[in-house]
Amino acid sequence: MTHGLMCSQPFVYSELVQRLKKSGLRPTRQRVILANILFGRGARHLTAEQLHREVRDNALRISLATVYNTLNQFVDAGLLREIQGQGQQTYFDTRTEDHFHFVLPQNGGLVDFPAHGVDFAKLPALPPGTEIDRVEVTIHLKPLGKA
Amino acid sequence: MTHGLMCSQPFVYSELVQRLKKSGLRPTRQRVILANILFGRGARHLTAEQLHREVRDNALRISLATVYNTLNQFVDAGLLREIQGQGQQTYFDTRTEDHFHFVLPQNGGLVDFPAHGVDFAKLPALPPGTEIDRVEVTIHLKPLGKA
DNA sequence: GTGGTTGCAAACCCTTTGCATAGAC
DNA sequence: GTCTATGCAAAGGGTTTGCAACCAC
Repeated sequence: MTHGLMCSQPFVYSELVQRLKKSGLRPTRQRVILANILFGRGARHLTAEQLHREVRDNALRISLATVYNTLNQFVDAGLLREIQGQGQQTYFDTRTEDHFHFVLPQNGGLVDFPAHGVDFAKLPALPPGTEIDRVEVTIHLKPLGKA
Repeated sequence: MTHGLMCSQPFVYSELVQRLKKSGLRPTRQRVILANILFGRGARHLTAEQLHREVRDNALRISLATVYNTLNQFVDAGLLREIQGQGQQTYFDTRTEDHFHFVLPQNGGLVDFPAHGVDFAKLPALPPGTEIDRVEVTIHLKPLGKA
């Protein structure tokens, strides 16, 4: 089993291929590379641009359009979650299990915290004919002591 | 007290001017018109585009660029709050007091619910050197009974 | 009069799309 | 061989910016 990417976790090719196939996605060269970067390490909140740069940092090249398309396919397949940050660029979150986010004061960066960090004593009455799909909690932070 | 805009609430010119001045903004024609639309009625979540259309619906005209610039000035002044919807367009919320949002299943539209609709039994430990600025709760809804 | 504000158009950024080529099965 | 995925460049949508004319004080 050879692999051309340096990464903290081993490139388990067959595992990634399996995961893609199970999601109904052909395991093309590009999708395997992107899946490896996304799921092979601990990376969390990536923009398409950042992911594209990581590809190039590994001396590979995939067009930015394909990065975008692939990210959207992964979202549709439930492998990724889309989150809207502060600016108008979309972040893609490799965690699909329930969790929430801190927004850091300095740079607007996102930090995860687990779902069990929050407990609701009460939730509001819902509009008729609806139920909760999911609840999003985002805690905006500020530096201690500042107004 | 005359006013050129049809709206459900009276155009209290001096009140709007006062509010703008207090925020350090010159009460220009354009800012007063926009403030009147934003704060004179019960409007809630507007995009720049929607606000621009409302201006034209009142037989007035303000350039879209000025609408954008004014909205950003109002946000900086604390008169509005910026919220990121589902797409990549920014919504501006005329409520600055604490409240949260439902995201409707049909169209991704936003509906307010008051802050007292939620109670937290528990909040997570914060990163060192930070405190909570504000907590955002967004409840994504789905049609009853659908997966 | 002075300095902030507006309007227009062009620029900008992020993202998607059309179409020919390349690749998976 | 067939059908899907990719790459490129161009288009697209939303938002910001540069600069001359304009307006509030």
